[in-house]
Amino acid sequence: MSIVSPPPAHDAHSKRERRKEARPGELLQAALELFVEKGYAATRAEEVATRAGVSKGTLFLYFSSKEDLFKAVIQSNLSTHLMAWNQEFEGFEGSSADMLAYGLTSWWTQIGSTLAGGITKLVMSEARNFPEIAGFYEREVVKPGQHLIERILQRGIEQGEFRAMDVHHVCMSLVSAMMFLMMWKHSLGPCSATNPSFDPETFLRTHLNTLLYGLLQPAPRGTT
Amino acid sequence: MSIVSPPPAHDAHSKRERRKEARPGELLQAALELFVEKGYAATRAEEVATRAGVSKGTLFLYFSSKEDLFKAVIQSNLSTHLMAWNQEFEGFEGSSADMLAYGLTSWWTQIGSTLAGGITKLVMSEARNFPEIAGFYEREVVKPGQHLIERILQRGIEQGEFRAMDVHHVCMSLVSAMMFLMMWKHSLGPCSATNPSFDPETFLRTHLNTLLYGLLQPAPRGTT
Amino acid sequence: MSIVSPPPAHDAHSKRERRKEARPGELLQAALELFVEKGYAATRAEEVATRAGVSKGTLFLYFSSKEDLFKAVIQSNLSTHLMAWNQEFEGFEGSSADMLAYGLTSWWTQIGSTLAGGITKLVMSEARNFPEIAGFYEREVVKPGQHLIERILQRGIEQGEFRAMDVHHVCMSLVSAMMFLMMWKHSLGPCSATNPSFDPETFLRTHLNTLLYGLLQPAPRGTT
Amino acid sequence: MSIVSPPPAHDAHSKRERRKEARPGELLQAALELFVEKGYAATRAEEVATRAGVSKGTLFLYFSSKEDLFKAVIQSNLSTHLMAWNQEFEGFEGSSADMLAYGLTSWWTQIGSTLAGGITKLVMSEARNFPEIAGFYEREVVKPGQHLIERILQRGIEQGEFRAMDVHHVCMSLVSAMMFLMMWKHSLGPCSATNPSFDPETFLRTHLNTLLYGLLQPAPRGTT
DNA sequence: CATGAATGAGCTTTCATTCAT
DNA sequence: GATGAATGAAAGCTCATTCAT
Repeated sequence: MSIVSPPPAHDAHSKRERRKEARPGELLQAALELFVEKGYAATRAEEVATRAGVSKGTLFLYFSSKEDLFKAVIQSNLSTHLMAWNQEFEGFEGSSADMLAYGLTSWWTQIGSTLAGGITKLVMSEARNFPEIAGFYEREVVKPGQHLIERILQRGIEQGEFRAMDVHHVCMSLVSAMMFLMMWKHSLGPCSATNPSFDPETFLRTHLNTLLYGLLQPAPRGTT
Repeated sequence: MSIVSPPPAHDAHSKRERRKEARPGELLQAALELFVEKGYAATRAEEVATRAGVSKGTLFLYFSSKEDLFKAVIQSNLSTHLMAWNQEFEGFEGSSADMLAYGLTSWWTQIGSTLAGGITKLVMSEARNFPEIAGFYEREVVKPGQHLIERILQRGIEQGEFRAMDVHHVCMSLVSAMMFLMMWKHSLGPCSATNPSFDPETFLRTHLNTLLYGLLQPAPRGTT
Repeated sequence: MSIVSPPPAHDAHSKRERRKEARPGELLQAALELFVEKGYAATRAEEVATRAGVSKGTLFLYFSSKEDLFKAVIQSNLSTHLMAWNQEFEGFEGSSADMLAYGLTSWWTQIGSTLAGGITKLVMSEARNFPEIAGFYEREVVKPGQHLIERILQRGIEQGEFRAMDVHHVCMSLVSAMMFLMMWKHSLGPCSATNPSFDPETFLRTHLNTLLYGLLQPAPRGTT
Repeated sequence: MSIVSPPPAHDAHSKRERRKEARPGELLQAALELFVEKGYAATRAEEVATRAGVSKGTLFLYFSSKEDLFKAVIQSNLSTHLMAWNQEFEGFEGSSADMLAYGLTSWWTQIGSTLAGGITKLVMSEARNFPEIAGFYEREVVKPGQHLIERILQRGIEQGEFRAMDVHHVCMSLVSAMMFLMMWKHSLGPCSATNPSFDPETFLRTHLNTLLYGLLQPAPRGTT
C-alpha cells in the first residue's frame, strides 16, 4: 500500500526484467523522499539515482530532466485519499462536529504526518516555478478537499448543529490549520529547538474546539 | 512610501551621497521583489543589483553576502513592524477582542497584503536549506509575534473577556490563518485562476469571529 | 618515467578506464608544472585542467579543492621519496659521511634538480597565506626529513665518525644548502643571466666537504 | 634611521604640504610592512592606503598600479648596508674567522631579523612574477654581498688561516644559512608551533663553527 | 540497456582600478 | 588634490546533462 503505485509484477518475467519495470517507481520513491527531505533544488540528481540503486545516467533514461522527474513525483503521489473520505462522509451517522474531528484526525494520521504531507510543502514551495504543478495540485487536491469539508459544514447547518456561517471561509479556517501543520513539520519545525512541546494532534483538537465553542465567556455574550 | 528605509531627510548632501544613503533601501526593495517572485535560491545576486540599478559589486558593498541580504530583507520588513505593534499593545485601551481584530487588520494592511507577506512563504520554502536563516526568522519574527499574540490572549483571560484556554495553541490558530493567507497569495494563488472570489480580509474577519463566537448553536451548548 | 603515479599495469581495461587511472597523475603533473612556474595563487584551476587535457569540472572530480590538489602535489612528489630514503637508511652499510653524501646526491637527482624542487619554494612563498598547507608540509616533509638527517648524524656520532655536535642545528646547516639550491633554482636563478658557472652539484659536494673537514688549517687547530 | 628614506622636510612649507611630500614615503612604509607580513597578493591596496592614513584613491595618485607600488617598495628598501660593511672590512684587524662571525652577527641584527629580511623573502617569492625586480635585487644585493664574503674568505686563505677552498661555493654555504633564516622567519616559522626552541643566532654560530672546524673526529682524519 | 567519466554553464564573492564629486 | 562609491573581470566550485564504452 505504498503511496507510489508499484507496477504489477508479471511473474512470467525474469527477476531482471521485473527489476527493470520497477525502475521508474523506485526512482520516483527515492526522489519523493529526497525532495521532501531537502527540497527540489537542494536534491542532486545523483542522490536520487544512488538511493534508487542505479547510476546517474539511468535516471535520465527514464526522466528527460530533473524537472520532469519532479513533475512525475508530484503527479504520481497525488492520488488522494479523498475518495475514501467522501464515501465515509456518505455513511457517517454521528454529529457533524464529530465528523470534523474524525476527519481532521484521519487526515493527520494518513496524510499530514506522512511523506504525503511533505509533498504539499514541496508544492507550495515550488508552485511559482512550476505553475503546471500548482494547477494540477489545486484541481486534484485542493478543490475536492474543500468540497468535502464544505459539505460537512453545510450538513451541520442543515441539521441545526451549526449556526449560519460563511461556509467557504470557515472551511479555509480548517484548511489553514492543516496547512500550517504541514509547513511547520517540514520547514521551521525541524530547524528550531524551540516549541519542542508542540504537538500536532493537540493543536488540531484545540483548533477545532476553539472554532466550535469560541473564545468568549458565555456570560457576557449578549453584552458585546 | 516604501516600507524600506525612509528617504534621507538631510538636504545638504551631494547627489552622490544621497544615492549612497538610498542604496541599501533600493537593494532591499529589489531583493524583496525578486526573492518573493522567484525564490531565494533562484534569484541571482546580480539580478538584485541590476534591478536596483547598480552593478554586482555594489551589492556586496552593502551586504556582505547573499544570505546577509536575505536577513536584512526579513529584518527591515518584519522585525520593525513587530516592535511597533508591541508598543501599540502597551497603550491599547479597548477590549482584547478588538485588539485582536485591530492587530489582524493592521497585519494584513501592512504585511499580509504587501510583498512583505511573501517573505514568510520564502522562509518556509528555504528553511531546510538555510537553517541559519530559519533560526534567524524564528528569533526575529516567530518568537516575538507569538509572544505578542499570547499576551493579548492572556490579557483577555485576565480581564474576564475570554474563557480559560490553551493560550499557545489558540495563538497558533490565529497564526495559521495568517500563514495560510501568505502561502496562498504567494504559492498556489497566483497559479490558479480559481477561487477568484476568495477575499483575504473577509476570511480574516470570519476566522476571528469564528474563533471568538464559535460555530455551535448557542442552544445546545453544554449539552454536547 | 614520471615521478607521479606509474602507468597502469592492468592491460585488460578499456581505453576509458585507462584514462581514468592516468588522470590523477596527469593532473598532478600539470599542477606541479604550473604551480612551480607561476605560483599557487597565480595558477587558475582551469589552467591546470586544460594543461592536463581535461575540463575544469574534471579536476574537481579527482581533487576536492585547489588546496587539496596542492597537498596531493606535495605528497606525490616529496612524501613518497622520504619514505623510500628512510628504508635505504635502515640497510645502509657504509660510513655516515658516505651516507650523507649519498643522501644529498640522491636528493639532488630525484628532487632538487627536478620540478619537484620547486615545491619547496612554492610552499615557502605561500605559507603565510595558506597556513594549513604550511602545516601539512611541515608534517609531511620537514619533520620526516629532519628526522632522517638527524638520525644519520646521530649514527655518525655513535659510531665514532663524527665528533659531538648540536645535531639539530647541524641538520639545519645541511637543510639550508638544499633549500638554498631550490630557492635559487626557482627564484632568482631563472631571472638572472649571471652566475652561469654556478653548479649545484659542485656546491653540494663542497658544502658537505666543508661541513665534514672544516675550513681551518689543521695546524692552528686547538690554538684558536 | 628608518629603512625607508624619508624626504627632507623643507620647513618653509605648511604642515599640509609637508604631509603631501611625505605621502609617497608613508605609503611605501605601509606597503612594506603589509607586503612582508602578508605577501604581495594577499595585501589589498586599500589596506595599504588605510595604514598610510589616506584613501584608496590617493594610493593610485602616487602609484599607477599595485605592481608599480610593489616595485617601488622593493627598490626603495634595497639601499643595503653593504657599503658600511665594506669599509669595516678594510679596517678590520682580527682573524678572518672572527670577521665572518662578526659579519654574520651584524647581518642578523641589522638585516636578517628586521623588516629588511622580509623583503628578501618577498623578492624570492615574487621573483618569477617580477623578473625586473629579481635582476635589480641580484645586482644591488646579491652580487655585492657575495663579493664581500668572498673577499673575507680570500683574506683568510692568504693569511694562512683557511686552507685552500672553492671560495665561491663556500661563500654560498654561508649565504645559504642566511637565506634559510629569512625564509624560516617569514614562511614556515610563523606557521609551525614546532621547533619553538630554534634560535637564529645559535644556528648561525653553529653553522659557522661547523664550517670552520668540520664534523669529523680529529683522530681518524688522515685515515679517511 | 546501464554506466559513470567528462563537460561547461552558472553562481557567489573579491578587489584593483576608475572617476564624479 | 583627495575621496570613496561604483565597477566588472576573474576565480573556485557545483551539478544537470551527455555519450563513449
